[in-house]
Amino acid sequence: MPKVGMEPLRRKALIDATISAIGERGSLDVTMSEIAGRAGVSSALAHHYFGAKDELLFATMRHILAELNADTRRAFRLAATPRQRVSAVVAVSFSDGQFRAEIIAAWLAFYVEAQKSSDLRRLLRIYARRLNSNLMSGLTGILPRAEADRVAEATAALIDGLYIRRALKDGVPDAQTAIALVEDYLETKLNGRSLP
Amino acid sequence: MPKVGMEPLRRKALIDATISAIGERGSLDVTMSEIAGRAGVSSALAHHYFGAKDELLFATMRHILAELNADTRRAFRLAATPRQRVSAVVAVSFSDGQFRAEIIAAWLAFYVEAQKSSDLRRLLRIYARRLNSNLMSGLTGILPRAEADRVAEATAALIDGLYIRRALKDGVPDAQTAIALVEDYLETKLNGRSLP
DNA sequence: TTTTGTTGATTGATCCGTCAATAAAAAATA
DNA sequence: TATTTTTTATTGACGGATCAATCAACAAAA
Repeated sequence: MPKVGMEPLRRKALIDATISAIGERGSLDVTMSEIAGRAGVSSALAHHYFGAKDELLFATMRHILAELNADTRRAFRLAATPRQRVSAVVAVSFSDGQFRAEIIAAWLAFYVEAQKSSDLRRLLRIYARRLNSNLMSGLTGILPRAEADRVAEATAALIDGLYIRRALKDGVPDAQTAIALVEDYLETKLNGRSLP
Repeated sequence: MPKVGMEPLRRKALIDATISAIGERGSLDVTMSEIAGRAGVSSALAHHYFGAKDELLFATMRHILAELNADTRRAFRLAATPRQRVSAVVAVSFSDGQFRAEIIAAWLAFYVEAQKSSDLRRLLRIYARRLNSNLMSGLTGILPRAEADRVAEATAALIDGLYIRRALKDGVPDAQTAIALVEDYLETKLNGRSLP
């Protein structure tokens, strides 16, 4: 029962299905049939819209990155001071939309896949650069350039590290604790220097 | 030309080959043939000594963990003060033996695989606990319990994060810079409290 | 009747794990 | 010592399973 205008709906459904499949399996070793099944279509249709599996995976990562970026932009609109911009980046990283098992598993899996695929590697570098630039957009208003650079680097590493450790989900930090950890670091580094 | 006493040599060669194969491919998607070929034997022999592929991978991760542990013990012997113990953990994490492309790729890949395999997950948790305990063995001599806990958590996350970011090898920190970053963090947190 | 949506069936490739066969060293036996 | 037997080391070839990707065919809207 084909209705016209299905394409965007199917693409969305397939990308969502990919994220949830990756989340459940914990890796990119998910079959096209598995993904298609979750989206309620045949694997042939997934190939029809996305071509090869790589392209579906790539589109999925791009989608995750786009969501993260959208969330960050939104949070920036409420940030009045440089200090608040920094906190906004941290808050978004550990927000309900981002710091979820599915998304964390996807990040991790895509990091690994990026070793093979140069396209994916390029995409993840965009993320790394963007995270850095978002942090710097606040930090440069508080610290001298060189110090801001180091703090941005460390903050980014902290965020990534907390993501990874969350993936092993032992007694590892929940979002609240993670935010507190990063903020504590920032507080000691920015102490007394925040602008009003 | 079979000579007796090959088993330990072959096991070692196969594990080394596994590490280098993972390092090159950047993931655990390496075939038994590929690994065996690098070790100079047939894939049948790899199966003969390790049974299934999982077991070879597991043995490989265990080997990496064991080396890390041995390096740490060695470094601890030279650490006289609690503060030096903490620095020793950091130094080992970014030492030439550990902070190599191969090993980093393996860590990353095994983190992902741990989502599927509960055996592997258990192994990585041992690492997480051991890292924590190694850090705490120094920190508890400097900070009150609760604070030491937080600093240990953050330091561990920093280390893991720097590993991941290294995997993307952009302009990302080399060992020296990484150590400086972590030590800088520790310095600000332990400032003035280090025991002689 | 052309375009859009959809799928079942199939192909081809990859790869794990097994097995029978071979060969040399070591141990047991004569 | 000479021989047979057992153990250890090793591989080529094969079975069987899994999957990505393709294609021909069908159905409904435009």
